[in-house]
Amino acid sequence: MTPKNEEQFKKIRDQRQQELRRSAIQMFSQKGFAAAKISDITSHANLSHGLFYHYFTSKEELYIEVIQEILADFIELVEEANELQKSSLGKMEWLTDATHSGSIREGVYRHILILQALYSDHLNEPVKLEIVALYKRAVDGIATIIQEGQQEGHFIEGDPEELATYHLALAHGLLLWNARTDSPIELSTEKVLRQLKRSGNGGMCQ
Amino acid sequence: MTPKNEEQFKKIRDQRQQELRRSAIQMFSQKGFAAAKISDITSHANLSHGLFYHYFTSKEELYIEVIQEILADFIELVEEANELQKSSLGKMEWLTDATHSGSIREGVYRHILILQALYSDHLNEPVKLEIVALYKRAVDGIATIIQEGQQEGHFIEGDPEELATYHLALAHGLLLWNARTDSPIELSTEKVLRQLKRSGNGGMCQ
DNA sequence: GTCTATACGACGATAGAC
DNA sequence: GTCTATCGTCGTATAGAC
Repeated sequence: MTPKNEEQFKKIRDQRQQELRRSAIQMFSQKGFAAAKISDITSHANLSHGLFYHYFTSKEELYIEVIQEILADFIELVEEANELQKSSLGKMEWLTDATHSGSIREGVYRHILILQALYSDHLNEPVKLEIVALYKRAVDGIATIIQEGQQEGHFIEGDPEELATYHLALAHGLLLWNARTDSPIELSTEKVLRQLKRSGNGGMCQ
Repeated sequence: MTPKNEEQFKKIRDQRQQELRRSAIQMFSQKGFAAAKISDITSHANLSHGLFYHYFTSKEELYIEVIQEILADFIELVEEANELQKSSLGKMEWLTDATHSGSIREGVYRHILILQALYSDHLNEPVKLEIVALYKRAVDGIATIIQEGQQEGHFIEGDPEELATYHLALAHGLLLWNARTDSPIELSTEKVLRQLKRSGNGGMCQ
């Protein structure tokens, strides 16, 4: 009960929580919310299933918590890109790089979870609306960069938000593709941005 | 037991099977395999849950059957595109149109199922390998069209299979996006093909 | 803080009546 | 061909020992 011990305990608690959360992200991502069992999550972290409830109140609560955390990180990333001292093209390149890197697999798990949360049915309406709102903030942030790029003349014309949607569709589609194969598969930022750039297809204009 | 009656029975049987299969596709797509309950499938078709097992031997069997059927249809579509008397660009336009139309929602459900099958974990290895092989046939078919288009000078340079992957990533990403929103959202074939076409971004070359 | 044992509910699948 | 009733299993969540 000395302060010293309490700190030790807190350290262990935090570590276990993080291990379980990390494991949960992977299991949710690979199996989906319904199919990912508590025992999958705990055993992947080499802990007993009973311990799960020492750290979280329910599977669903953890799921929601994790999704929101991931989305918050993604929004932060987009905002970070917006604040860079770079051209809009440079910002998009930085953002695309950052999205597709980040210890590879880990990042893929997290993004797949975003997709699951957006496209599946097991969340109740209020939570789902909140998720969608968070996602929209990310889209808006990207749209801002694109709009800027249009003014600079680097990007093609069109509704910025729609273009942002197309960009994310491609980026997410490629993330999924990458998740499926064991081979690393090189993801070229340039190729992802190809569809945005103005007459930029390899500079093959005439 | 007269022939007449047998025909009637067969007709009913076929109809019920189709209703259940249709319902299953929607439920699997919206909820995922694990979360889609037998009772969800049957009640959505206004039938009792017991009846399910009169028509199918198990949930998993139906799931696999449905996935393979959908993939076979997709492959057929791609091959059909390949055989058209059109330019490669015309073929891609036709294919993209066909993929994104088809009673809208129905088509979306089916494509989401493809994604689920490819990216989830609940299929055993042999089945999964078969699914992947089927999908590869579709990708190859698209790559063939793209290669043709490169020779005609309509499409940008690059490995055809990789470009096909990018194309499908975008197409799938947009399908998902469309699945999420209640609003119809216009999907422009031209915009989807934008990333493939050579210096074709609105014809803004100089 | 971590574990094992157990209560309880849900769902896939079957049996049998109509 | 369709339904309701039921079994058996599995998974979430809890209780309590260490």
